[in-house]
Amino acid sequence: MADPAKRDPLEAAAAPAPAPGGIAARAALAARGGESYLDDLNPEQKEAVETLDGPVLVLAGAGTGKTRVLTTRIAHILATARARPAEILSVTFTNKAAREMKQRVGGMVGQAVEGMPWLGTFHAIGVKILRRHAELVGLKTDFTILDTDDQIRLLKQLLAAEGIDEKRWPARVLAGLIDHWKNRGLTPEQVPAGEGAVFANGRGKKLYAAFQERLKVLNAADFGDLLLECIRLFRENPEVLAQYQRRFKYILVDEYQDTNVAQYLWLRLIAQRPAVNTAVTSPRLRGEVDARSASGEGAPGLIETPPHPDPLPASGEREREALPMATLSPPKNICCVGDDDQSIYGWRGAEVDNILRFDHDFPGAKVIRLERNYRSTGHILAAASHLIAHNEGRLGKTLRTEDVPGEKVTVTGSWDSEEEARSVGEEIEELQRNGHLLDEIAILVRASFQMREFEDRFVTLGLPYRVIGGPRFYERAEIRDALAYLRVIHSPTDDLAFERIVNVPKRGLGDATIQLLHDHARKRRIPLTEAARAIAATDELKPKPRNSLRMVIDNFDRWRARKDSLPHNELAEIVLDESGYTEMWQNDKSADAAGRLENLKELVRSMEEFENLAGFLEHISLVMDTDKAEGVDAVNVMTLHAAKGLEFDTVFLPGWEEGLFPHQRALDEQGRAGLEEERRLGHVGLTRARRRAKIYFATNRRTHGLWQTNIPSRFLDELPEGNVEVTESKGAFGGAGNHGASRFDNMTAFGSNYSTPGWQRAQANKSRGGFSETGAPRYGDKGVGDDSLDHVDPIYDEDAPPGPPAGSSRRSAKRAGGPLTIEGELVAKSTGATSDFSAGDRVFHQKFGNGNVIAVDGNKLTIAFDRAGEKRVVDSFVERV
DNA sequence: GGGAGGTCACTTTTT
DNA sequence: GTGACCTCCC
Repeated sequence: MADPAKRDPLEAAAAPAPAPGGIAARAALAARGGESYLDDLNPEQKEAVETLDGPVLVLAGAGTGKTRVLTTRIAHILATARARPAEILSVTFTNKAAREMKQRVGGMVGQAVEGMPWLGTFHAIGVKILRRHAELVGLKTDFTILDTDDQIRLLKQLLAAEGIDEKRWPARVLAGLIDHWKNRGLTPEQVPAGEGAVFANGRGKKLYAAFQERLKVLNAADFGDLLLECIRLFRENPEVLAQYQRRFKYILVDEYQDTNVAQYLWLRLIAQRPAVNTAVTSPRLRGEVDARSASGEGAPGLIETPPHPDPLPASGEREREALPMATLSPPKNICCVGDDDQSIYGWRGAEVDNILRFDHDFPGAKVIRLERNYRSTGHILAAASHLIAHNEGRLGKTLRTEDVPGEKVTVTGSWDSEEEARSVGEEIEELQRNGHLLDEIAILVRASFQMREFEDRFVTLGLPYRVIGGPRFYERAEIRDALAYLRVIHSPTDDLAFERIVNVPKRGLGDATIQLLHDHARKRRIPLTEAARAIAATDELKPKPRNSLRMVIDNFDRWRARKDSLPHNELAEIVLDESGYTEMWQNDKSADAAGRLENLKELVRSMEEFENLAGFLEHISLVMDTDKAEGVDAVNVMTLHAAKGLEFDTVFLPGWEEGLFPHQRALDEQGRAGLEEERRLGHVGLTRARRRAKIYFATNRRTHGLWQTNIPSRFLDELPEGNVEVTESKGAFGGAGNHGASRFDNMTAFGSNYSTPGWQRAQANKSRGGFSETGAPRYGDKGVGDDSLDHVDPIYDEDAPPGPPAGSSRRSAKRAGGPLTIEGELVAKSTGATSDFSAGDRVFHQKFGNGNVIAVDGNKLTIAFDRAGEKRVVDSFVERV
């Protein structure tokens, strides 16, 4: 895309936008057919769109049309010709949000917009700015962006160089610390001494400094740097900053409650009016900056101490921090949209405080509340509002709806997590029978390990589902390897990439050889590829590794020579072939090898969409997600975090137990703040639902391989009585309901077994009071004193707590035939039962359609379905074609 | 240098 | 229970 910014670096001379409200503007408006896009807005939304001057904070509750306001606001700015697309800075957190906004603005304004060059994620915009002024922060324009993987590998090297035991002080912990500091806008010098000392006996700070130095040598930046270095750039080069301050006439920020300190500082710098309308720095600004750095810890010229690294800094400090904004100039046209009640990323550095004190930072800010909810029915909204009302630190909004009351929110207790999954499965099947789309159903869990139980259940039922989130495409090892090859071709100085693949596939270049290369490279201050070239020309290596190395170098030379004459996707194909990488996976006999090859193909395919290799690499380092085309109607399974911004007709919320939700760790580590964030998470979960919200809790759950008894979540007691209905678990067999299949179904054939470890553990727990202290009998807890203990199903769960016997999932195992043993594990894993299918078979599945068996594990098959992707399915559910 | 077995941890996750 | 990662031994 053409970068308009490049055309007019000091765009002050660009054609002025027509005066607001002037004749030209009105004419432009009339030409576009009036302000019809404003017609469908409610008064608050309209106000949020039309209040264009000065700072505006839009507090947009869940489902109140937040994205709509943002996009309409942009459309309005453009339609009234107050600014051109390139003069609007619009930041989001995720690529998805950016894409969506771009699309919607495009849809509204049509061809009039030649794209919005400054609409994107904080990081994408950060890189764009940084690349233009890279040399001012010690980088070159083509610096590489390191992902977490590279970052950790680099830190490992540093730790090794420092002689620090990586076992005791893991690189990933250090990576976490550094990330955290960067999120707070702290350069190494600014890290408070005490904090810098926590790692490796006081060496944390020093390691951070060393890491930054190393990054510069490698001409690389990690994600945090994309913002931090940008801030440094602005601080140290006021004329550069002024250029952007002048450029952006309007600033819009999405999800403001999720901004961290670094993002806040970045925004605040850009949102100030340029000190003077020339490239010369205003003495006033200078003075201000110097005074501030002198008052902080940093030396002049360094980034100032961030205003609020602590959750709740003293109010005096806050006001001091708010001063520059007020004293320097009237605040700019910045519009932040967010919802303090949906702030759920505190753990990764988000500062709810940013939104809570918006009007301190931007004096004279107009605060507009969007409280009319267009999504959920009355009961759901009431439940969500009532829950969140228990939080103290909030700005306060009262959501209202004009929708019908609808169904009450249900709360269902189940004996264990398996019954929970069974129960949810049954409800879903019932909804499906009544014509409910599976796409419109979501299961929102607190922690990803909860997903497994549901997946297992759905596989058994043959219920299509998709997991949202999870390991992403570009994070897979094979994709990273392939990218590393391309990175080395693109920039021969990319040491980390080179190191990653120099011995992948195995070429006999082990640690010893790599170490030699490293030493050589460090001594001469040259990149690894060059060191390799030099070493290969000497006899320092034994013939075998030397030849291998020679071969690698020759390969890269050859590929690089063809780089410009060949379409980059063809080049990629050649590289993967000639390097032996494809072959490596072809020879790999593990079950997922085929999938990896498929992923590589997909990677090559996706390259087509980019103009060149550089463009592609830039894209993937920033956009780590792929939009998987959906298409099959399927239940959505994801974490509560991943659900933010989405909505579904029916939402299942399992696992509302103390310890899991609210999560124990959140409570331990963050105390009250942690509890409030968990509660916001609950609020987010409930407000995802349009028509039905169904909460579950299980008395027993297996965590870390051990069964644990939990009490229902305190959040259940915080729901309003009148909007909630307590129901009986549909997945239960026996108990008060006693519906459906008999609990004795599976009994007689196998008898009970009192000698299994699970039984004995249960007894032990019982006598210790473990299982019996389950609390909240009103939710249908069947209790342990129940005679059903006698009927413990010994087949599946040697470790299961005593409880109602198995449901249909167990029967399906029985159907599989083969030697059933009483060792639960055997049946669960089905290692004993052998399937008469084998890899390569073409099969048909009722729900998933046709596919090929890739692997067989007992009676469970891994099948690559033509349309539904890879699934694990019990063999009795498929037939040969 | 590479496979096999032992040890460790384990909430959430974007860029 | 499980997977990732590291170490040990061939």
